[in-house]
Amino acid sequence: MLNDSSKKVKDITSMNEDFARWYTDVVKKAELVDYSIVRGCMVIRPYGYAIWENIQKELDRRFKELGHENVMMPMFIPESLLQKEKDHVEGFAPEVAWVTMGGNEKLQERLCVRPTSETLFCDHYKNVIESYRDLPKLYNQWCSVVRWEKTTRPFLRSLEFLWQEGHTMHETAEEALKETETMLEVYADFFENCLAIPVVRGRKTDKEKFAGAEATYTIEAMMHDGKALQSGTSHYFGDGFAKAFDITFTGRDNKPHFPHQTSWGMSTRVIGAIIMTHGDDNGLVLPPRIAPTQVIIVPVATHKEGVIEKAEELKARLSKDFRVKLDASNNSPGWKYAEYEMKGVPLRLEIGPRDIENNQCVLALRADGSKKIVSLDNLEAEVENALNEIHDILYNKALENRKEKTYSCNNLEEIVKTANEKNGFIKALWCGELACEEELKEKAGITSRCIPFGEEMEDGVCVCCGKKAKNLVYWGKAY
RNA sequence: CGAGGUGUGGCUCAGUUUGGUAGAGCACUACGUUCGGGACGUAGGGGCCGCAGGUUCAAAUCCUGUCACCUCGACCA
Repeated sequence: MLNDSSKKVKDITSMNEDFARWYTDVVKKAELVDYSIVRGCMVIRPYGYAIWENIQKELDRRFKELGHENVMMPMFIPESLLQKEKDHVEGFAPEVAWVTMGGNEKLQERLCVRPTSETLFCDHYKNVIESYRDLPKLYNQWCSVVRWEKTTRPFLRSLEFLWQEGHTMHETAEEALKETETMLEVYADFFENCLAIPVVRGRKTDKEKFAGAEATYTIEAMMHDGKALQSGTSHYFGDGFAKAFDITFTGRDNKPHFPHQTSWGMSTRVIGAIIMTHGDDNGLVLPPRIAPTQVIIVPVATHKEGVIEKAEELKARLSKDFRVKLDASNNSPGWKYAEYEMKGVPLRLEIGPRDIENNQCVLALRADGSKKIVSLDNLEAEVENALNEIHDILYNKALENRKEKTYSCNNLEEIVKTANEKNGFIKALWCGELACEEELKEKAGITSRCIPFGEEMEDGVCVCCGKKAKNLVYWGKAY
């Protein structure tokens, strides 16, 4: 096996030098987005959108397998509707965009451009839910939403972004809670098995939970620089919205009941997670299962007889099972190597006169820069294996990074020192009081990421106030 | 919202101090030669110097205003 992963792509700032700059360089150079004429909004270019389409395809399939149906709600919410649930409107009001004019006429009631659609779904559910026989309602919509953020970054935080939002109604609290957990696990599984990004599953503290929710579950991923990215959330609402919107159904006991509700969402932010988890100094590194192009075929010495033909033949063969592209342009092989590395294509197939003579080709893995020579006889199997290997390499690298940057702290002094010196997850016990969360934010600059599921908590005291601890919490700096 | 910075071909920038015919590299187009880690030659195309006023014989350059974007902070699912 050959290895020349040290080669550098020009024009990308090194990660260690300036991570934020590196991120912007990658996003631009890999042609994922263009800045738009509207402040804080982005043009998602074909290559970036193709990644989103693959993400959609994978998630949508999983949703539908669990019985969810896609719908489309309006993009406008009348002010009176938004205001029906108190916590909800308080959480979102500071960052909504308002439509006040229709043509030349001032509107009687201003309309907000949806920042999320709980209120619209509730208003609709009120009309279509009458009996327990109408439940559960398992709806999802793919759309864009608008949140008037002050600071924006491509994919991570923009004024308008694409996402999906699932909204479900259930007969019982248990059923709704189960749905909340199920969908969190769908997200977690998608991250780990499709995106090769390990996540911590857990529950948000009251301070960090969704406006109007009883409980918010989250998956938290760690980026290469040690910062956390909240990557998908699943909320349990109980019957709070149902009461506010007066949604009732006739139960099996022939009496009126309030249904129990959930919502869950994942956005184009996951593309930011992919970039910052797997990317390196040569640019983007895409996990094979969502890469728009999984295999790039680079013919060498295209002027020599038979090379292009052979490359075309391999493309036709592989296209049956994989997403394959052939670059037969006049650019030099070296240029092409660098180009597709920058764009994160997982696997490069080199084919030249020497290979053709020996009935072989070269496979180069973007994930670790390794190269291997394989026979053309069982190429399909070789490619399949290589793509799976790449997935595992990426997942394990990300997991290693997370392990390396996860710390444990037992007292205030320790946690402040760790947070000041390092980026990463800090595991520490917490008493459950808001005051301690706020103190840690102020003194250490960290927020609670989640109370993890499935991790044993030993008896101990709150890292901040020293009183008896209630929960183990992952803390960190977040995007 | 606070502090700092930047606006000149598609991109990165020089030119502004000291006003005097708008430049470079990359990218792009055509043709030819090349091809196992960002090839080369020849010939081309492309700019109301962010916008609006002002000073001047003359403004990318000086003055006033304004807009946009970037970085950091504050805010923030």
